[in-house]
Amino acid sequence: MALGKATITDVASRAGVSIKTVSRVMNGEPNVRSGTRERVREAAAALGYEPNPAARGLASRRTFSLGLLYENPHEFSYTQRAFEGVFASCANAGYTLLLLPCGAAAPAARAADSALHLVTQTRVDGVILTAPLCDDEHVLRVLRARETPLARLAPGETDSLSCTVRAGDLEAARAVTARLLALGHRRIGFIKGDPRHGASAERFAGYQQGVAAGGAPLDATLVAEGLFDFDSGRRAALALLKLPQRPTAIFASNDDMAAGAIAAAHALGLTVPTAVSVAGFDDSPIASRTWPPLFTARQPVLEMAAAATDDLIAQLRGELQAPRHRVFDCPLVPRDSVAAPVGGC
Amino acid sequence: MALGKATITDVASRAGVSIKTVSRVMNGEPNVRSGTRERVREAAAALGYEPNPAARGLASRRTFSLGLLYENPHEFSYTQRAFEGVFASCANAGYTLLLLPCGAAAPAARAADSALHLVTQTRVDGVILTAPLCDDEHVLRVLRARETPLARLAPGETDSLSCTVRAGDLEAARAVTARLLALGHRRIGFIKGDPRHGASAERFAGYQQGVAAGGAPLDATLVAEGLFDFDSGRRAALALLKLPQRPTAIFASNDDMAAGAIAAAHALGLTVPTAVSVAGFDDSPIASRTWPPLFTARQPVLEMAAAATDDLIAQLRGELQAPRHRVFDCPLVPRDSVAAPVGGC
DNA sequence: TAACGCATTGATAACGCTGTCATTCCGAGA
DNA sequence: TCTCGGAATGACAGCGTTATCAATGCGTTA
Repeated sequence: MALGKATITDVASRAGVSIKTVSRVMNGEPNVRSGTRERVREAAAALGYEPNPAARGLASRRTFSLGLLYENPHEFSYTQRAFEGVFASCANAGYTLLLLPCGAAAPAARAADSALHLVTQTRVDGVILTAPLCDDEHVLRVLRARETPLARLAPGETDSLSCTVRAGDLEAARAVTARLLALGHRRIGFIKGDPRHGASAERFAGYQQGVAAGGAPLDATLVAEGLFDFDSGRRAALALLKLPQRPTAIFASNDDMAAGAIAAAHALGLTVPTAVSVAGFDDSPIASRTWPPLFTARQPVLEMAAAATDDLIAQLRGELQAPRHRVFDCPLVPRDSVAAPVGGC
Repeated sequence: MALGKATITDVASRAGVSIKTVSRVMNGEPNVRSGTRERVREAAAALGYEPNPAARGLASRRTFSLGLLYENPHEFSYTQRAFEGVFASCANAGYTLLLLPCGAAAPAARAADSALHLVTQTRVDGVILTAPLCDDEHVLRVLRARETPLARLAPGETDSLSCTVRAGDLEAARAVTARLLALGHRRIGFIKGDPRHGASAERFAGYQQGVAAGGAPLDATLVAEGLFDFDSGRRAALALLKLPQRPTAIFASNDDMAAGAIAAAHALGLTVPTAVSVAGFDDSPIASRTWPPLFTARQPVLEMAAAATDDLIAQLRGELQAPRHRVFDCPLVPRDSVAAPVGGC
C-alpha cells in the first residue's frame, strides 16, 4: 500500500467529493464540513496520498522551500565536508540539494520516517545516505520499497543494489598501528568507534592486524569502547591510562576521541607525546588544533561525498550499468602527538 | 530586464519557433539545427528566461534534486548549528531547505551570482542570509531586485526591509572584558574578527567599552587583527605574547582564534591560564576541547537561526506587519582558560 | 411560504513545461 | 524529375495541483 502513487483525483473519488474539496482539506482551508473533512482525511490516509509538490508549486506559484545562503567557513567538520562534496557535484550536474537531518538519539523508526518523508513529501530523484544511516535496515527498507536510487557513503557492507563509496579504513588503521610499532611501542591502546558505523569494525580490524603483524601481543584489556565523540574518547582514554600497566600509545578510531584522549592525558598529568602517544583518524579540523597536533590518517571525505553524488547522478541518468563501488585511500598525516616511547626501541 | 518572468512561450515567439524547440534547446537535446539553436539561445538570454522547475518537474516526473540524509553529529560547528536551527523551523512549517554555499575566497560578484542562481533557478520562496553575506551589497542588491523575502542572521546593520536576528555581541564582549578586569588583569590583548562580519566591530566595541569602564588604559598595541580562523588567531596571539610588555590575558573574538591563542601560548612555553588567560566567544565545540577548556560567551546560534527562519516564514505568510529585529543574549561560560594573573589583585 | 444570505461544494480553467506522434524539410539516389 | 528516409520541427495532450467563480444547500427572516 501507500506507494505514493495516489493523486488528488483518487482521493476525491474515494471520499466522494471533488478534488477541490480534497485540496481544501489538505491545505487546512476553512469552510469544509467536519464530516467531509474527516472522510477526506481517511481516504487520503488509506491511499497514502501525498500532494505532489511540483504540481502544487506550479499551480500556486510558491515552492514551499527556503534557501540558505552561507559562506564556506575556513575549515569543515566531517559532516560539513560531506555536505560540500555533495553540493559541489549537485551544482555541477544542475541538481539541487535538500538536507534531511535525522535525530541521533531517536529510535531507528524515526530515521526511517524521516527518510520516507524525504522521498514522499519532497519527491527527490535520489538519496545519499551517510553513516550510520546507510546501514540502517529500516531506512533501507523504506527507500527500497519506493525504488529510490541510492548512494551510500561509508557503509559497512556493499551490496549489489546501490552505489557505495568508502575509505580504506582497514589498511589505514593497519598503517597507523604499524607506525606506532615501528617507533617502538608494544602496548598500544585502542578506542573503538560507534558500532553502528561500518568503519568502526574496519578500523578495529586494521588495528588488530597491525598488532599481529608487528609481532606484539594482542591484549584485550587495551581495547576500550567509544562512540566517536570527544567525551567517550576522554573517558575511554582515562580508563586505559589508569591501567596498572598503561599503554605507551593510544590509537583512537577518530580525531574527536583522540582529542578526548589528549585531554585525559592532560588531566592525569601525562605529557603527550612524551608519556603517551596519541593517534587519531579522519584529519578533521580538530586534529590540527589540539596540543600537540594529532597524528592521524586523512579521510578524503569531501572527495568521497562528491564521488558518491556523481555515481548517484550517473545512475539516475542511466549511465551506469551496475552499481559502482569505490574505495578511497587514507594517507597518514604525521604530527607531533606521536613519538617513540620513553626508553624507546 | 530579466526578472525571470519570461516563459517558454515568450522565448518561442521571440525566436520564431515552437515551444517544443525551445524545450529541446534548453535541455540540450539533439536534432536542432545549429542556427535555430543559436536563435533560441539569444531569445532566452535576451528575455532572461529560466525554466520553471516546478513545471519541468510536473511534466517530466523528475525533480532534479537529491536528498542528503544524515544523522546529527554529537556536536555542531557554528555553521552547522545554524543549519540545524534553520532546518528545524523549516520542518515545522512544512518547508524544504535548499543549501547554497558561496566560495569564501571568490570575489563578491561570485556570491551575488550564487544568490541570483538560487532565486532564479530554484525559485525558493525566501532566503536566509548568514554573515558575512547578509551584509554583502551585491548579494542584497540582486535579491532585492527580485523582491525575494529575506531574513538576515548576524548582520552588521539592521534595515527596514528584512527581518534580522543577531546576538548581543557588544554587551557580551563587555561582560567578558569586565570579568577579566575583575580578576585583576590590566593588560588585556584583543584579537579582532573578520572585518566583513558585523559582529567583529560590535565585539571590539564591547572590549573597548569594558576596558574603559574598568578604568584600565586603552592600549592600541594590544589589539591585533584576525579573521575568525584558528591560524590567524595563533599568529595574532604569537605577536601579542612576544610584546615587550605582554598582556596577561587575551580575548579573542571567537573560539577558533582563542584555540589558536592557546596553541601560541603552548608554543612559547606559556601555561594557560597561569602565565596568560585566554577567552573566546561563541561556545563552539572546540571551546570545550582545548586544554584548558575555553572561557567563552555562548552564542545561541541554533536558536537564532530558527528565529530568523520563523520570521522569514511568518513574512511569507503575511503574518508580519513590519520586519522583525531580534537580539539574543550571550551568557558567559566560565571555564578554566581564565584565571587571576600571577601576583593578581 | 418565499426570499435572502452565508456556509459548503464543485466544474473548469489555468500553471509552464515535457512526451508523443505527426508533419515538414531536404539531400541522395533512381 | 520523382521517391525515399532521416533530420528537424511543431501540434497538442497531459502532468497534479490551485484559483476562480458559479452552483447548491440550508437555516433565518419577513
